[in-house]
Amino acid sequence: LGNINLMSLNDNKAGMTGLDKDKINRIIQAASKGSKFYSKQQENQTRIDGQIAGLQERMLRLTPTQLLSAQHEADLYIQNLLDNIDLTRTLVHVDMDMFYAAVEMRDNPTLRNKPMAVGGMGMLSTSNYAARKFGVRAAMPGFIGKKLCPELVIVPVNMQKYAAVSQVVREVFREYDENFAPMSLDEAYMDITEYLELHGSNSWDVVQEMRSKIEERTQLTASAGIASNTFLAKVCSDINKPNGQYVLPANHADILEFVNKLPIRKASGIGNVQEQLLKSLGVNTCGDLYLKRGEIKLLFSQLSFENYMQISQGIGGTRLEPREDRLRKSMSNETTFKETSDRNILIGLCEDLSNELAEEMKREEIFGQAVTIKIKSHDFYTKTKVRQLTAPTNEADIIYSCARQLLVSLLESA
DNA sequence: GGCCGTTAA
DNA sequence: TAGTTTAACGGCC
Repeated sequence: LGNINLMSLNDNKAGMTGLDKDKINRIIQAASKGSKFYSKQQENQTRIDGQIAGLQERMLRLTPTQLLSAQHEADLYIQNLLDNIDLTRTLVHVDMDMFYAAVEMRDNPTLRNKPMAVGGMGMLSTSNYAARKFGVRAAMPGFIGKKLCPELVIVPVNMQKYAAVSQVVREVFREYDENFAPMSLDEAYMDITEYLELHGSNSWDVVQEMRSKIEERTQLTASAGIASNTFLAKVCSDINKPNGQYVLPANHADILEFVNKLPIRKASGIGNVQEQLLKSLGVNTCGDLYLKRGEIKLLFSQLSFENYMQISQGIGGTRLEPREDRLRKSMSNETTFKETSDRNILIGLCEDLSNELAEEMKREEIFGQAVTIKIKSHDFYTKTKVRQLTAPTNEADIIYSCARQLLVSLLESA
């Protein structure tokens, strides 16, 4: 049972349906088998299997009385959600299509009809649709991509270029919502409620126009989702990718119908592990979250319960946080290097990272109250150690001396 | 408060 | 040969 989910293609991405998953997974397995990374993944999966077993055991012990009472509590919680539902806002999620790859294809026409990806042999950031047909996708090592598709062209990342394009795209976003919320270089939420009131137009046409503007100014396409909250808008932006849009009407009947058949993994925040845990309880769609509300109430934390119930009702955020409220809480800097046990090399790297970090902090005029060091060993085990500073700082030597001590103590404890 | 794990892009 | 980087947050002890 344990290895079913191990090292297989995650096809939860546009352009990845109808693939020969078995063949792709065999290639991924063959390329992974016996590696340290694979062993670590196996260990992780074993831990998850343990969690699942524990969950099953606890589920079997639930009495009908407990379940009935938990269902009642869940119903009260959901009723309260529905009483306070806000369907008055129009949220848009816009996502550039295969962003980095699209920029590279735009600038180098010889790439346009070839399977290509942006990244390196170590890791791919994104791939075009021709490559996705082979199972090559973001977050896959380049050498595995090459095994899946030997003719794959891998273009190195050019972050400055993507950042510049992103500026242009964000200017378009700003025209529709001054307070738009960027999630990354290629993706943002907008609340166009006020824009629609002001211009007396409908959301479909406005978003169509927004996407046209993006294409005119960048020669790149974007996809968009329109819905009454951010959770739904995000799911919708994926539906007609690439170069498409989808609108989910702002009424609870349509929303429920939409969400009832939506696979849980499509909900932002539910990843591999939560998907496995929920599936072991028989929860495959967001609608199932409601059917199993009693079990969920009894088996998960209050916070998870509330999150799942909101998802089951298609409820999500309706207000974007103003920029000034989105304060950064940490800043970090890490690098992967050739394996070594030479302390001097490690300490040297620690110093470089400390210096770079301090530089970035000064650029942003921010101060840190604690220093955390993280080290990953050759077998992919990660350890972290943190220490509070006596006073906030962005001085390289203070950060470095603290980081060095933490590093040494980590190395000694290992 | 410290550390680990999960998620996302 | 090769399996990232950065940020945020929840759970647990």
